[in-house]
Amino acid sequence: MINFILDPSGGTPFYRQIIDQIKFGIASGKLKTGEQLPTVRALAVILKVNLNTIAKAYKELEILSILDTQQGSGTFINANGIVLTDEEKQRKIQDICKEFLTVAYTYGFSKDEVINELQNNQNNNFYNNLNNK
Amino acid sequence: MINFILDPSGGTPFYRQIIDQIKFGIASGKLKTGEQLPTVRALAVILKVNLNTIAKAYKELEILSILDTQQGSGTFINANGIVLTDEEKQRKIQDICKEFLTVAYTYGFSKDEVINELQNNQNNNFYNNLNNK
DNA sequence: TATATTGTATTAGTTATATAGTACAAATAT
DNA sequence: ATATTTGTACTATATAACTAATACAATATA
Repeated sequence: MINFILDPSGGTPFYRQIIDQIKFGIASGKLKTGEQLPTVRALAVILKVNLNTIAKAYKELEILSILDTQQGSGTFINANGIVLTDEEKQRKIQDICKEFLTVAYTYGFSKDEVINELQNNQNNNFYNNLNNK
Repeated sequence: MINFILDPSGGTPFYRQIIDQIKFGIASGKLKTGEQLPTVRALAVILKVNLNTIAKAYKELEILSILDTQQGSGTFINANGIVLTDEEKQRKIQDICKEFLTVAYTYGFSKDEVINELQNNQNNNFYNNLNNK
């Protein structure tokens, strides 16, 4: 379970903040496969927004196969979303790496520089913090 | 110099397509430091859009210190945008690496997996293609 | 089978985004 | 100087994004 929170300032839409927090929750190991998320109504009450805002966030994550929703029972972290076929996995990792290198090159960083930075333990602080909560 | 082109379909705003093409141009080495870009009016005519659309793209890249604009003379690739201080450079590379790892983890990839993928030569095809144009 | 619980669909209103038209201001060049 | 070239500022408008109010449909459960 996650402690959801919304920041009304900053310009990031509510539904995207929810998406990010669920993604980070999975990335950090705080949300486990099969775990049930709050119902759209429950989370809407907690965060004081309309239930459609929650539904929109859940919907996008369902399209990405990250969540699995069943009308009548609820919304769950989807195991199959993480377990892609080898082909899909290969295409996805190529996509995000290519995108990343484009950004890095634009800022003048070489591939060796970013690889070296990635291997630096400092980069893990964010995830460590999440895990220790 | 770059052959700019706009795709009206696809939903990507014109000004962002221009930004991307300039960024990719720098990343690929096709645009060099000090090189002058087309004037906002010239590029507006070429691409058949309003000059404000070009100005908006140039402006965002100037904020990122990637371009240097001087009223009366023109818009240029900015050397200082790439040459950050060591501190700024360190912060920037940490930011983009942290962001990248978050995305990778969300999709279930480990740090080792993405580092291995980055070291794969296949990832460079995009940039090689740009350089060979 | 009712009834409650869950996600979904429809509609509407407000705000933000994207683009354009046009006028302005600064720098350059003649 | 002054005319030209450059980017900037202001305004308007159409479209999309975001959130909400409310009704609907599917599932679970008593």
